[in-house]
Amino acid sequence: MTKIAAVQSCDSCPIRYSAVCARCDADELAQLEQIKYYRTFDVGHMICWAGDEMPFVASVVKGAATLSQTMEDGRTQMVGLLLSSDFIGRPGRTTSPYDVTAVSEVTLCCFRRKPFEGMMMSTPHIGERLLDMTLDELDAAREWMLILGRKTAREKIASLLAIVARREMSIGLVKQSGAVMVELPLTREAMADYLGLTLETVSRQISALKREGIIVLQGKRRIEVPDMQRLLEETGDDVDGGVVA
Amino acid sequence: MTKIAAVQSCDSCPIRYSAVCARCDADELAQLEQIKYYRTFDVGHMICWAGDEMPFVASVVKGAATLSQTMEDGRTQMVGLLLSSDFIGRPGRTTSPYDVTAVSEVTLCCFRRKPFEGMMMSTPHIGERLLDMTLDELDAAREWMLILGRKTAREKIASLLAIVARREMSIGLVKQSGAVMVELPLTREAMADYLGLTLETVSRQISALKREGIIVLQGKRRIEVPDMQRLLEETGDDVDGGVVA
DNA sequence: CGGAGGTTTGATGGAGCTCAACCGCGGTGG
DNA sequence: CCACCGCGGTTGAGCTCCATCAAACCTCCG
Repeated sequence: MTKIAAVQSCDSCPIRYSAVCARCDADELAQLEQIKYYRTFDVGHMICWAGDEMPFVASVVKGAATLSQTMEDGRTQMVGLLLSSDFIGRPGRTTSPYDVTAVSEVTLCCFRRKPFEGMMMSTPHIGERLLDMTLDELDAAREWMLILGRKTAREKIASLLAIVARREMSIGLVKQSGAVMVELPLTREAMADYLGLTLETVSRQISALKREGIIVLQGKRRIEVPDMQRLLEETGDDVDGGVVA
Repeated sequence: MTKIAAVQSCDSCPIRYSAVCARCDADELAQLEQIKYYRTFDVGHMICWAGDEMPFVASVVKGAATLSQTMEDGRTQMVGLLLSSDFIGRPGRTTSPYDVTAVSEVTLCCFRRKPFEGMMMSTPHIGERLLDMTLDELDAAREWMLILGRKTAREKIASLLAIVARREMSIGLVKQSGAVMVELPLTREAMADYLGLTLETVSRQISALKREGIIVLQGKRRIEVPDMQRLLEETGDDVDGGVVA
């Protein structure tokens, strides 16, 4: 279901300093307020189908969405995982080449395309911020390519957990060492689409990691990592190379 | 071997209208001329090691370079293939997270980092162009993720050939239908690193495509595609979906 | 209670990896 | 001049990891 949510002020916005508007001053923010509106999508609903017209670009305020590509025969590959403050859409292009799906309840801060593109011309802060965010996404995509191309199923699962844990740690509130709690917003099938595996293999590898005590399940979607270092060793990444005495 | 090449004028530059400087006017170009210098790298040589200091950003003028990541145990994955007019380096970051390798003789148009970042602040044309190029690269990376995650070895090879053929066609000089000649600047091993395969599998699949007449080898690196449509059918991509009467 | 969606587990087969041998070619030095 | 070697490529044989097919389980909810 799609809902138009009540407009709230940018001042109290949780992603005020991390989204595409992060560097805008009060004046520029006021202009953005003019062209923005909120929309909410329930879990499982499509925000956009591949090839569809997208009348807006948007920031993810709350929740999680995915970008994915599907082949004729049904094989699908997730190509983007969008969390709070991530940007949806591409200035200068009117259709999305990807399916965009809400994997949890998602709130978007939408900007009508034309006015937004106008603002990009007039206020450099937005384009600059968008460039930085896009470069970050490109780095993430490249890390993902290593996972898809060269890692084993076990390493893929460990890497996914490590990536989400890292993101949750950077948002704050969890200590670096000791037990870490990870909230996975993905079904087994979505994890499989992310990692280029089948859902059965995902399930088996998670079971194996559980059996070995590397992770502890608390329900299906909450995962406790008793020893982050041990999980990182399972990712196949160089983990102690950066240790300096 | 690294060589400092003679400086040539931007006016006669082959990538004048496709590189990061594409939208610059004569005045801005004059500023860029002040901070640029050319360097050439022989085939096989490293332009930069992962983690190294990169004192410049650059445009590829001629030749091909790759970005790749290597795991501790030696598994490597290519994450970028840089051809004429592509951009190397990231403004605001001093080290490269990837190995950058010249896979053919490469000529770079280098800009010292600090002055270039200064120019990005003062002349919006550069940042705007870089944003567009980065978004294109992100799209390419995502197409690549589908290839790595979900395609069979055969589809991967066909996709690689199709991508290179498409790029050569967009550069010009080859007709859309009929036989197409593709110049592959990659060894079997590099293709394997690109596609997340072993070099043996690459070799076998190329042999199979040759046996079936879908491609014709002319030496090791030149490939003729007698019927592009047939090659495209092997990529697994939807190929006739866009046909309009 | 029954059904649907998500998950787990088992059995089996195959695509692609690994190990290994061999080929062709160009460079190099005795 | 040619024997040798290194490099890139091809081909074969066997094995392994993961996909596939199948069945059962759990939990929520109507």
